[in-house]
Amino acid sequence: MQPQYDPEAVEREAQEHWERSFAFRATEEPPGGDGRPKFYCLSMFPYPSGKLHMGHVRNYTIGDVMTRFHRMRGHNVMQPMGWDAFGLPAENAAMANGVPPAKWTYDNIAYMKKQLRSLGFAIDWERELATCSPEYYRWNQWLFLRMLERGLVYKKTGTVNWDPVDQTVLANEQVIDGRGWRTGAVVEKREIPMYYMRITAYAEELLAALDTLTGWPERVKTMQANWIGKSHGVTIGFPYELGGEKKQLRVFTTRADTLMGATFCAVAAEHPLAAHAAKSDRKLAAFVEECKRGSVMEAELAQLDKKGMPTGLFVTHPISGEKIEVWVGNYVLMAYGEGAVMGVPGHDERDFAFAMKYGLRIRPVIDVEGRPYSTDAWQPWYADYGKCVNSGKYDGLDYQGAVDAIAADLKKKNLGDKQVTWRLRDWGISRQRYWGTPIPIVHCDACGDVPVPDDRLPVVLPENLVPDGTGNPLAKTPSFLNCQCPNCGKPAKRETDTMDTFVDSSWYYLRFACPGQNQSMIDGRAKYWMAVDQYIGGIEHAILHLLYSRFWTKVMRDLGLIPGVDEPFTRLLTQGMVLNEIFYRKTGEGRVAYYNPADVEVKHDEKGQRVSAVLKSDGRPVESDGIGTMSKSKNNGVDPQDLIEKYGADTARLFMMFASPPEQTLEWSDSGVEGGSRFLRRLWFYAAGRGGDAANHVAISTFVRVKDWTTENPAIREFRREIHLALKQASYDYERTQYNTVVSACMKMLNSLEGFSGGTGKTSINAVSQAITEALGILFRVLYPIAPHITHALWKDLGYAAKHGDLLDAPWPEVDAAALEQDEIELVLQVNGKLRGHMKAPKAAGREQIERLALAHEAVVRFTGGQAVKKVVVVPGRLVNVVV
RNA sequence: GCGAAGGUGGCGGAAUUGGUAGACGCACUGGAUUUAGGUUCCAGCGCCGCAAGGCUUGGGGGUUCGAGUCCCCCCCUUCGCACCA
Repeated sequence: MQPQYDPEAVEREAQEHWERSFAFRATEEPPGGDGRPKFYCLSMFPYPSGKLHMGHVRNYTIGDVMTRFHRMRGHNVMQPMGWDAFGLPAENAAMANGVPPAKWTYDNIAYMKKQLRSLGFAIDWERELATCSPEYYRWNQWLFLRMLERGLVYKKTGTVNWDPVDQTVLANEQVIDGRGWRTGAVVEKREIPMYYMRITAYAEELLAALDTLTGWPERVKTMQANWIGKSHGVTIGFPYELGGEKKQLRVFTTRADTLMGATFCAVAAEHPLAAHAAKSDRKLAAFVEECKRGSVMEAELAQLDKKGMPTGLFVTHPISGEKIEVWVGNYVLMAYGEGAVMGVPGHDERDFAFAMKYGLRIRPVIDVEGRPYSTDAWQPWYADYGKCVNSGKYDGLDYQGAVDAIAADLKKKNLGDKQVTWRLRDWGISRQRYWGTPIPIVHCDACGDVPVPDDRLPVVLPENLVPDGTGNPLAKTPSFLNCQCPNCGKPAKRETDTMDTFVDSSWYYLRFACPGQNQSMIDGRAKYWMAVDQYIGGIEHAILHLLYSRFWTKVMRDLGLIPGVDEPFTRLLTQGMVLNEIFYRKTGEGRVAYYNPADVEVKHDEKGQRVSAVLKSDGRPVESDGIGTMSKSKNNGVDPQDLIEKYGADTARLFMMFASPPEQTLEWSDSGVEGGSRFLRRLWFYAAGRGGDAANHVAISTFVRVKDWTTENPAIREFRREIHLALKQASYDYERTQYNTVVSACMKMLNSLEGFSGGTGKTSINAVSQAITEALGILFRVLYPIAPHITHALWKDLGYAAKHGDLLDAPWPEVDAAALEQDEIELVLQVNGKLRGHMKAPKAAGREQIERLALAHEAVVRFTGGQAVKKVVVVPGRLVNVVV
């Protein structure tokens, strides 16, 4: 054995061993049908952006730790990996380098796969897939057609960002401050036809089934519930006449009790009424145009200054019969509900601000526990529930009473009714982009939109095109565009829109279960592996990806493809972001230059407090801008490749797990990595250095067994107690996925081993050997899921493998309850809740005996000072609190 | 703007869920080894105080024998908002 820890050699040997023995191949029928429960462990597959980033390393290390831990616990584990290979960055790279997205993508996959292998993940690579391959995306198209047949896919217009210079649709990401990223032109909103998936048909189940997801974080479920947004309210019609025709302006509100306080209505710029009024009003037309400028991003829209303009049109209040003016408001979104709202400035903060700005009437109609109302400034309680006032026949009614009465009256007049609405909107999947799944539709002048028949799938995406930023290259490629109508055989045009990449990632976990299947989307093997027992990925996917996947699973279930599978992911872990410090200098003219933390030296004073940070290259100071997610723009990224090359995969994995618990953000620290590496070197030195001392102990213990070795002497008892306490903590922490404290348990074990001499006197050397052999065997197994290479090597070299088999299938060590027992228990002494001392009590001491001992204790006597004892609280095994 | 999560030493974090706050690691200080730097080893290390002791989990209030943990108010940071993935 090498006395020096050489991670590169150790890791190469272990990885070759695993590869040779197909150690991570997963099969549905375990050999011998041993009845092991299956465990499907899945990490969100990566987008092949070029090389792994630290977020990937963290994500996949967490997944790998779970995979290896559950295998030791006796599960039949499957951990697959693939590539979310369609998407915008490939097109951007193509524009920048003139390389087709396909080549760029496949090259990236090859490189990143090599990186993943070097980290030693227990992945079954025989299940690898890439969503950009026709064998995969043909099933996107197939399911799209099934959904179309059932009315779960339909066509309607949607709003997109339009770059008027490049004549192309832009993603939100490509719109910067309302302008196109390449042209700088002010972006416009444009209505185009698109395909939608009817996720709203599943809204009720998507919401209700959240209760069954007991293995999901509460916060994710809350966010999904809010996103689906079920609300009970009332749809109200405000009648009006237009060109002699009787019509209604329909609005939805959850506060029908405030209807009598409605003093205006506001519609979105895209609303038909706005368009109508703009025809005869130039100023209004200009305002409507202004509202249509800028991006479609809702976060931006919500932060715009509230602006509006009257249309000159009036509608009738459905109860009072009053005439109410209709305004166009930039804060009203066409995508929500009816694209119109009733304005109740008295009890809605946004309406209040709008009314103040344009001098509209404010009419308070709700009295909240007699609290004062003034129309000068908004007060938070104006929006609270209360009793109706100023509301005619509804005066005195509470919220529910008023809503019931008003809804009933509206219904009688045919001007509205109670209604349940959802915030959730149908999923628009059309993208005016090249690098995605072609939508399998043919447009025929005679037959209209014709679905491509199943036997002509897949509609194959040409892989040699290079986009130039001006529209979709598919539309300029006759060999793709021109085809025959499947219906009448006449010349026709293919749909050139492709599918949203969220489609690809909505079912890849099902496909992983069915490698090599080319006759159907999935097969019976999916039944064995589904649902995914543990899913791991970034918190940023908490809503969209996870909601779409849940929807897609339910659709496939209802199509009979996966009977009985209601939800795709049983347990979910959302890992935190990887952060690093940001350093910068102002370079004049308001410019800022960012410096990578690796190039900055931080100096500390004698108390460890930071005093300065200077750039290594010129020694001049740099400013700190706190910490933030690793990004190119802030130049604070760390390349995992450098880390692996310098320290090895085990150190990288260990640091990632140790630095913070999986769900929290992780702060990068070079010295933290150093610390992780130091621990592994110490472990290696203890187990493989020191002249083969540890190996001797293990060898002795296999030949000579001492009967009562666990109780041979107090030093051994204390040592075993430390080891088994750490084991207990580690097992508990593996179960609750808190891996940072697993690492600290391993460090405690090594500290105990290094400090253990076996005691003096007539100690049997053999008993000591057995204690060390037991402790090392525990430590190797506990550390293995996190640092599998080094533990694999030591387990084998010290002779454990010969006795117990390969470490990856070694059984999880059990805590020996007898090792944890103590004869005397230390109790904390408190007087009036303040810590005043400690005392020892016999293990078997009862409450009264403990109380007696405590009251007589010097520390208690000193602080009670003869005052009358009011109460004594005894918490067995923990503390005594004397109250005076 | 709306929705969600989080604030504990100089730093990352721990505290098995109402019972010794600061485990484990980093940084820092002193010492040993080394020609030196690095490595390694030993010891110290929340803050104030000579000490006795006091203070301390973003800030303020409350419940309790006892609060980082439970309740109310306030402040700050991060994430998502439907075409980035």
